[in-house]
Amino acid sequence: MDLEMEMEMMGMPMSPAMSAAAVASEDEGDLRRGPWTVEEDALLVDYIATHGEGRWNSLARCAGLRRTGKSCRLRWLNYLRPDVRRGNITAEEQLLILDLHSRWGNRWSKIAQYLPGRTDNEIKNYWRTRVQKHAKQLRCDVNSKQFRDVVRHVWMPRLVERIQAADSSAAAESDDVPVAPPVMVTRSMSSPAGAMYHHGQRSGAAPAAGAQFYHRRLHGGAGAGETSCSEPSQVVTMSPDDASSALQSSSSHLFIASPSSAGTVAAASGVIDGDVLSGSWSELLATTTTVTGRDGPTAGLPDFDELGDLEDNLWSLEDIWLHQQC
DNA sequence: AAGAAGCGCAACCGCATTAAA
DNA sequence: GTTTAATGCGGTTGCGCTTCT
Repeated sequence: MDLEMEMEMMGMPMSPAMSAAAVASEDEGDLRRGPWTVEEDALLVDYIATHGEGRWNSLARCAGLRRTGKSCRLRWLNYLRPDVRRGNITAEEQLLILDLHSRWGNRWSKIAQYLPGRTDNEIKNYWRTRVQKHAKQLRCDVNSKQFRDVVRHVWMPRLVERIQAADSSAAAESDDVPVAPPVMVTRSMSSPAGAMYHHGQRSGAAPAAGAQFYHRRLHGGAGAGETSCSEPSQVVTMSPDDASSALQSSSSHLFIASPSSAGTVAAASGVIDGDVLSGSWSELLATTTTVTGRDGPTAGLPDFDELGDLEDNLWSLEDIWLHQQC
């Protein structure tokens, strides 16, 4: 049956844009492929706004789209969804991705659940383009122990330093209200509802509404207070007062009371503009800053044997925070 | 200025799982 | 219990843009 007739019979008159898209698609065969047009996006958004998502195959037909249901779903989830966040992956997000990937491997959709607004596709692309690029630069396999060590003992600590430095400089810029140095808090989570995000005094790094949203989840969201060693960490930067109250609500926090001394990092945005990694993996590991083991601060690499079962749980944010704590 | 190479991202493909008939 | 369709997920590809030579 003709699409236009079918839609009219269903009580859904076609808009001019819909008709144009339908006509254009007819010239190209039964199903369109490739990049989506503005008209197709509008059709999909309008239809979902009216009828909701789901039942993608029938949705594609009824919306007047000559696309497969899978294609419509993908377009909506990865691009058109209103809460999708695009653009730079923040340092906090990078840290969380590295942490979660060490636990779950290429479980992109699961990892994405802990980064609200980020899609599994975006995280997957980030991993393939950025992380694997670093592995290539270091001339080692992304799954090798050498690279995992670099990530754990160099990359992640440097991200932590950048986050802390960004918070420090942001706090210094705010001269209206005296602000105590931020502290870093990690908390084990048992559900995506407790997803990590940064909350602090700095501005511009994330949408304000988003920060408030995550803050709500931190203090009162589902899963708060539940602990599990296999669950990812929550990284939050907050004032000592907030951290204190948060600590009272849960016993599963790890604190770093003093910001990192790595004050040379000027960027206050939390977004990593340049590489934190350069040189060979052995050079990087050799330049690792002082770390703290059970016997106190030591220069160079930590005692890997003290870090638990590296095969089952390569490393975690808790480890990083603990080793940053000097 | 032009071509090559590299990079980032959107989209597709194939398989596995789940739900419905 | 079986079959079929729909959905979800991870891997891969292709295109456009930028940078390099």
